[in-house]
Amino acid sequence: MGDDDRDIGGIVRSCNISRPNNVVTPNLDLKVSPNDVWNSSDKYLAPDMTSFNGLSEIFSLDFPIARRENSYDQVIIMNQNINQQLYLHSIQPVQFIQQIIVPQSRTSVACVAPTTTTPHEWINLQQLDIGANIYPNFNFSMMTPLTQTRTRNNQSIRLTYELLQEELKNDIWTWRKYGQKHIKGSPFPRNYYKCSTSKHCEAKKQIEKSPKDENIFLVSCSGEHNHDPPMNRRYLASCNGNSKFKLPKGINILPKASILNASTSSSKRVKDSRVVASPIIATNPPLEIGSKNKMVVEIVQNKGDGKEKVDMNEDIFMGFDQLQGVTTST
DNA sequence: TTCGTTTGACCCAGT
DNA sequence: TACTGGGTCAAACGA
Repeated sequence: MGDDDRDIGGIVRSCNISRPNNVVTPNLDLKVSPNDVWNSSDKYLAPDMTSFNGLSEIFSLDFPIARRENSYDQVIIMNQNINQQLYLHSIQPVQFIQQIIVPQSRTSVACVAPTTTTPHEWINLQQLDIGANIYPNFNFSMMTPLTQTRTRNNQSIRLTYELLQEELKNDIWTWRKYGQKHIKGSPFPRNYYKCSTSKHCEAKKQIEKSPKDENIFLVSCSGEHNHDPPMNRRYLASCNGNSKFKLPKGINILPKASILNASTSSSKRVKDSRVVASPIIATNPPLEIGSKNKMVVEIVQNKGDGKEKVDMNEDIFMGFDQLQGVTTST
């Protein structure tokens, strides 16, 4: 894309990390996980994040000669050989996302597993073929889909998820609404979205309220993004903000009767009949679907006076077990 | 001017 | 073949 706004360390991939609600800020002291299933590197990297179980199995980052820097809410793990840095830091006190700069060469990157699956299971499910520039349609993909069907033309798989309202906004992709239909048997309309980042992107998304529980949204995704996530400075800045949650724009949550009543007053447009009108855009904080917390993991490479994307030809994969020899400094 | 939303019309697969 | 309903298009409109 060549967008200047995207020079902030390149493209970022984000995934979920779940933590107990009562954990506020990463405590960088070593602790033993309550369930005691961490290995030493897990404890070292995220000592009080109990859901980081198996972290070292999920990430394989090559930091053979690394050191750790502790700050208020951040851990920096540096590979002094190839000038790589791994940042672990909280965005908000109780929210953590994990973000990885998209590598440029063919590499598999696995994101943190949801608490309901083991790291191994989750890796098998959710490995991203980043080198081939294939991105999941949306970041909910780390969840277990409610249903899996095929699209009408039978060309792609459609995964349907049940999401809470507040989880809808956690999407790194930008979407443009292209249709809305009333679905038989459901009091709520279905909204159709296409990826708006690229005209050639095939990713689509449908959002509708669950007829069983109007607090639950049924989100169906099909197709895959063939481009980088729409990250820019504005977007990243918003990630650090504490913007109040707003329902994604364009999602019409009025039940059918309400819509009909509203529309009968106008021959054409139903002006302002919508409850909400904001696009599902990346100005929202990203990537915490189904989780209460998030952690950022950034990998940047310092070359000269600027930061560049990590060249994945330089293996960033290895076990965190190899971080045993990491030294700490401030 | 650009981009996103709305919404009726149209397309098409399934029955 | 006709009907039904889900999916998509595109003009009109708004921000």
